[in-house]
Amino acid sequence: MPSSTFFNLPIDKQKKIIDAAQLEFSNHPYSEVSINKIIKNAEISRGSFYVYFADKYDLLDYLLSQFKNRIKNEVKRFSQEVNQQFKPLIILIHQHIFNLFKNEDNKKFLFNVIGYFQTHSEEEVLRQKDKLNFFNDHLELFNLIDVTQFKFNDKTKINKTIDISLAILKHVLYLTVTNNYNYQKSNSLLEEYLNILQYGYMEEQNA
Amino acid sequence: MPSSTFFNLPIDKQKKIIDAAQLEFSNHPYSEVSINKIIKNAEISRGSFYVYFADKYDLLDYLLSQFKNRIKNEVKRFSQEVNQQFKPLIILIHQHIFNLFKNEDNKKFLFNVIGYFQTHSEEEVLRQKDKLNFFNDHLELFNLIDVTQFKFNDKTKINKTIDISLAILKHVLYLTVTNNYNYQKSNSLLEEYLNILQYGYMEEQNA
DNA sequence: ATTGACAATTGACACCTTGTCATATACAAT
DNA sequence: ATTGTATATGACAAGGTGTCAATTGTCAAT
Repeated sequence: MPSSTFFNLPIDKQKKIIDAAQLEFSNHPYSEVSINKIIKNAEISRGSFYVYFADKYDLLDYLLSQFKNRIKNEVKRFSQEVNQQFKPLIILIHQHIFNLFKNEDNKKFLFNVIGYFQTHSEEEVLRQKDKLNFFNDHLELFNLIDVTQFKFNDKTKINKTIDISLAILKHVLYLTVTNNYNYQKSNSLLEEYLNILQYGYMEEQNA
Repeated sequence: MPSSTFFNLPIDKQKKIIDAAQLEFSNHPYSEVSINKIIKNAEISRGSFYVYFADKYDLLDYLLSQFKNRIKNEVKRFSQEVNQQFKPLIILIHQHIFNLFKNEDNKKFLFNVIGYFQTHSEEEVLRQKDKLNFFNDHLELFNLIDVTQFKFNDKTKINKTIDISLAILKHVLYLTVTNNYNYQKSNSLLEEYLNILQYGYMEEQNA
């Protein structure tokens, strides 16, 4: 979390810093993001930066939290659009994220959201817990869907189904990015995955 | 890939370097891994390091590839143990990885394998493509399972089912690590997820 | 207007990084 | 012994981070 000093800053100045940070994070992997470059672009001093943010990680955390909130609000709208239907909601979320990819700046930044393997110590993982749970904990889809469409009405089971769907979404986004799929390809891939989840891969035993 | 110079080194010296690297990667996030510490522990000069490896990333890549090969071979054994049955194989892989977690050194290092969100530029993602696909491309489970247990016999559909299962496995491992679950908890979680995937979340329409 | 108290800003500083390269060394083959 | 080739070295340039004593800005109270 940025310090209160940061939030006391005039909005223009805040924005200038965030823009500079977003630019830098868009063009460099985390380990190569240079605070020097950011403060140069934002025209603030080294000392000020460290009053506003604890470190580079704190800054990234803030950027991501802004992004999360934006998506979360949009997902609320979507759930109404599709009458709380589960699969269509996931597909709409996918479409929305895909559209964000069209903006070059977002595209680069969005690699955060897709996420992939990286080396970290245990402390680092725990520190990042909040960030990691982005898809799973922060979207809170359970309250946005009609639960009667599931064949079980156990809340934990429904939540697990949501977890799997979001894991699938993440996987599809990852494939899309690395193979540069277009929307049609990406979407049909997602639907194929979701179809398998919907009816399972094995015949139910009616003994 | 390390240079041929590295592979020409006496095995003892290679091992000393790899051990020092593994230690460092186990105790620090990628961005904080210090080559200085590694060469100090391995008792080689700065110059030598850069003859052996292109950079820090090249080193990590090599460490991971070794790890991958180890798991891959073990998975082959497992598939025989469980008569090529799909779900039991996934559960056995999970058990195996969980056991690796008991070794403190492996535990820390294994965070690579679980993977999570991190900021990277597009170039970086492409560079890491090989590393990223670890679970999905490198285990090549299709050839290790009995395909008659699926209700469809379309190869791409079976492969997608495998993808989903591995995404679930990854998710469970992530939850296990961040919440410090014991094996029983972790395993039952995995089975619950896999059960949903097995029979789906919706009743099949027999119109 | 001036004061005083507190908030915000600054940049030099100490201490760390990485990747390079000219030089030194080892050692095998002639 | 000499030559050639592979390997090893560490000082160096260039750049990074986080800190802190000193400075400047702001604004309410006098």
